[in-house]
Amino acid sequence: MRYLDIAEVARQSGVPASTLRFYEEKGLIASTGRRGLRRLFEPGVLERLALIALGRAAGFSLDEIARMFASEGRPRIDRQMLAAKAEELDRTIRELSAMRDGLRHAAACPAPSHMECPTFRRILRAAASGAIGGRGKKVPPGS
Amino acid sequence: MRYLDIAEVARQSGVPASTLRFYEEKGLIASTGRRGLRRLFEPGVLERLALIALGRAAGFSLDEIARMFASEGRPRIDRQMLAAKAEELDRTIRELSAMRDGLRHAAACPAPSHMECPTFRRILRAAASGAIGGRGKKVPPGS
DNA sequence: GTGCCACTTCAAGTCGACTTGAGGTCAAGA
DNA sequence: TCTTGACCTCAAGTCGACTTGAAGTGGCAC
Repeated sequence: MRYLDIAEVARQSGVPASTLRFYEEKGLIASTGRRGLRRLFEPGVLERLALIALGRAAGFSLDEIARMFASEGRPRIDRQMLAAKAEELDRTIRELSAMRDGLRHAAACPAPSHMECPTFRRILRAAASGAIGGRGKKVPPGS
Repeated sequence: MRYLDIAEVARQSGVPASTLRFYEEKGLIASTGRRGLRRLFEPGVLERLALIALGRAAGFSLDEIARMFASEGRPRIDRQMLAAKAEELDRTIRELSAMRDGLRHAAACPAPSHMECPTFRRILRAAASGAIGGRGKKVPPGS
């Protein structure tokens, strides 16, 4: 069984068939040929999909990922880009840590109202001043 | 100057007027009255906006935030909800930290191709198995 | 040979958080 | 008084990453 059909790829990768078609349309993956109408994929597409999942998890957009794959066959991943993304993640992590600590405090704070808690007011000021960036929403569960 | 007009609120909070109207429509903030057509806001709206910014930064959706404000005037912030969100953040932080370390390694890795680097392949497997959740996109800069 | 149904295409819809645009109103300064 | 332009409303558009739906096709088990 050299080639995989879309259902098999979906099964092995956990990526829905609709998404696989979408990815192909976007140039993120390629089907090798067709059996009739049906796409056939080489097993290597699974590694490609893992790479895409990794990129997404690291915060890259599909377009950025497509650009990494762009030049040639082997993913040309720019080390500088990786380092930059690591930096960005690090900043995010620091913000989130502060937020987590603030939330923990607020959850445990004995002040009758949060508004009377100095710690809460401090985080509040940080949020108001934009010191803390938003994070957008998570990818829906199961994706 | 007891009341603030929308431009003043925008200036002091950094939140665009269009967003303030949007928030009012969603019930997140309220204008006290009108001078002609124009909304007038009490200064307290600024604290409200800070609270909203905080909630957003912590990862709450506008609807969730609205629900916290819902019951009465004083924000009724459920301590359990805060603790839960803190937990969630903590999970995210751990994932992001792993990802950051992985990216750092990949950026510095001497292997000719990332595919030949065991560390890279390990993260890749983690991403493929869905052990690492996506993060959605950041709120656009300046928001 | 034939029927089923997994696959196909293409367009449109979804979700959240806003922004933008068209067309209208009106408070205030000249 | 007149003009200006900041404000108003309401509908529609945007963005990214997909999903959904309708209508069609054809591989394969029987």
